[in-house]
Amino acid sequence: MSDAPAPTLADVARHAGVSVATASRVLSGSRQVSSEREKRVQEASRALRYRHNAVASALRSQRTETVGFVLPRYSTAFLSALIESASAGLEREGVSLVLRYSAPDARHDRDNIESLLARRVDGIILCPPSEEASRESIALAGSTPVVQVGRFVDPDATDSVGLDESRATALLVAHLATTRATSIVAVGLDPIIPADARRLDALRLAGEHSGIRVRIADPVRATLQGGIDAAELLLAVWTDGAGSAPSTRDWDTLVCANDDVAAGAIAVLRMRGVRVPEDVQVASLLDVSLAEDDVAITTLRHPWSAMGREAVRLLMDARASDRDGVTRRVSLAPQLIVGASTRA
Amino acid sequence: MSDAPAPTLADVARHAGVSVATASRVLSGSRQVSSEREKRVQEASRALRYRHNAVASALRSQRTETVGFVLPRYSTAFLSALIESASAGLEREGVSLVLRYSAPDARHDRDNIESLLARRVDGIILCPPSEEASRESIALAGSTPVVQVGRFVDPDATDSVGLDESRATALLVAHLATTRATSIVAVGLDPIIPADARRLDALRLAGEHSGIRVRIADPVRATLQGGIDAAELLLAVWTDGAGSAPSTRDWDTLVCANDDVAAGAIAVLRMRGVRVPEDVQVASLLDVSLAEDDVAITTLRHPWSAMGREAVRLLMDARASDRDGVTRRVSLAPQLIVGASTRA
DNA sequence: TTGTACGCGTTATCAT
DNA sequence: ATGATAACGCGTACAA
Repeated sequence: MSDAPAPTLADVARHAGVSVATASRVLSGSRQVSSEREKRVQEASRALRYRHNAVASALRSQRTETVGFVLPRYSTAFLSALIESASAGLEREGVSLVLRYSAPDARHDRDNIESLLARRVDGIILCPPSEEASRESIALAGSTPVVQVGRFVDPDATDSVGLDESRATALLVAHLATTRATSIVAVGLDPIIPADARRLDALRLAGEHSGIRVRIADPVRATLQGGIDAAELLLAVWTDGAGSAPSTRDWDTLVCANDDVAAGAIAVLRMRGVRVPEDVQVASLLDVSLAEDDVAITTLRHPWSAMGREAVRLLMDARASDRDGVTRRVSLAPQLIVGASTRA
Repeated sequence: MSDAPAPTLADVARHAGVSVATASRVLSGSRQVSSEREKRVQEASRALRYRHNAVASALRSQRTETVGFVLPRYSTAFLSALIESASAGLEREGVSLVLRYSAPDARHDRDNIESLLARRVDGIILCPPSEEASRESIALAGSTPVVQVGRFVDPDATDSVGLDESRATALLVAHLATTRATSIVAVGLDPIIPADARRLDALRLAGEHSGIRVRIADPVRATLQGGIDAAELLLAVWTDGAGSAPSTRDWDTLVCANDDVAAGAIAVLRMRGVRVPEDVQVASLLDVSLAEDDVAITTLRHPWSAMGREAVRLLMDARASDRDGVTRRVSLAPQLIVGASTRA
């Protein structure tokens, strides 16, 4: 099928017997036009199968109605949720999303930004992959608005949306205090890893605050199997021999790195005759399922969707009004989801 | 900071004392230019901090170097892998990715395509969310190349990349036959669900072919807990009372819907004293971890990255040469990953 | 309210 | 190899 050249605004105007200006005004809705001509233009547009040309429009108006989104290559459900909500927010504004993945090396990161700027995006959402914020990227962007979003943002450089994990941890521990927890063991967290170390600190701090003892189990992988291993290890200490029931323990609560670890631990506990949550409570610091209906495990759900929405809001706002030099920082706390693995 | 207007090609040309045509040729590398002038242009470009304007370029060349990617709103690791590999492939060609999520209702789907076409994308990658292919979307695209990718493609409409699940299932069963499996129980698959029904059919067919008996366990959720529940149920049938070891079974192999289910089942089996894989082998039909290094469970890994790569290849190829009316269908089989849950 | 005409920044054509 | 210039399709200031 040989393509007829795509109809232009001029074609529509001619067909409707009006000027291109009038046609433009009707189709973009920028100004009032007499209803008589309005109808003629609409009809001509449909008859010719006219399609707005965003490229020409962008060149003329100096606005692409497009934003860039740079994110790390981790294929996690978190990032999916983040992109998805950002995409939804942008779509509502008629703005398109150009996606770019950042690599470990900075060189590639800069190319990413350059590419987006060459495309004249109206703004950039940046999800830094690590603590070393992408200061260079931000500098490159110049006057193009940038919003950082995620765990590892550099609050001073640009508008940003971050997580308040310690506040959430405190929330969780407060809940456990309410349900008569007295001694917590942290499972699946490794003090060597900076992010884990911060979580452990927050846990300890909250524990002190509530008079709950906090100890750390030997590090295991933050997976289902890790949870199984850790629970077996913990129980073995309190079991005299194979097959017999576990004896008394000096801990009554497990706080796991994530839901997978918690699920593994719960499975082991129950199979060994330890009742959850009656004998031992289990909670998780990170909801990885993102499933709305699953309340089996008490967990902290990170508000990725809300973060995406906030990022878009900040960006659209920055695009509209020039707030010079003042950077805004939005901080969201994970949500405590009380499930069946802790007591009422 | 008040923005100086961005420098244009004309500025660069003036600064270098050459014509805009020459400047363009140097910076786009489209034609040979004397090394003398070439150097002057490059220097001027750097001095002025010139940045290529992709919008103007697209308007003139009628090519945006941009493709649209429409995918369903499921936040799964699969889709992440798919986008990621597609993005990587496109980036290598200097092409940007515009992301759009499709909604259940067709109206929204059409708006998505319209928006992409208005942006004059050079092509569209479509990941249909269900069996009812997006025929309308494809029709709308007209002469803009479309490639479908994913589980639910309509092979006749456009170039497409799909999965060959039954071939993979056959592969898995063949492996199990080699490892002396004689009787399989399918876990976590529900005959009511069409996709599961197809998998069960493939399983039965492959079983017949290898002389292996295939039965279906009572449906459980396709989660870790589901795997635990199913295994408990299966073992209960063969156990005379609480605490004692399981007696002889008339099955020796579990084929689970996915890795989560398998992990749950394995945990139960081992805790009940059933050795895996010595006494019972466990395999999974779907690798959900996407972790390269985890070989604990024998599983089928769906080649999402390869699918993304293939989709890009098809699209770039279609953009280059006009293969009229002939649609190509690429079918990829999941990969058999032999893990520690089956015998050698 | 409507029309005319120019410019957005680049690439392609056609001369030289 | 190089330069002048005409498009690409749209928005909008200005004139009517």
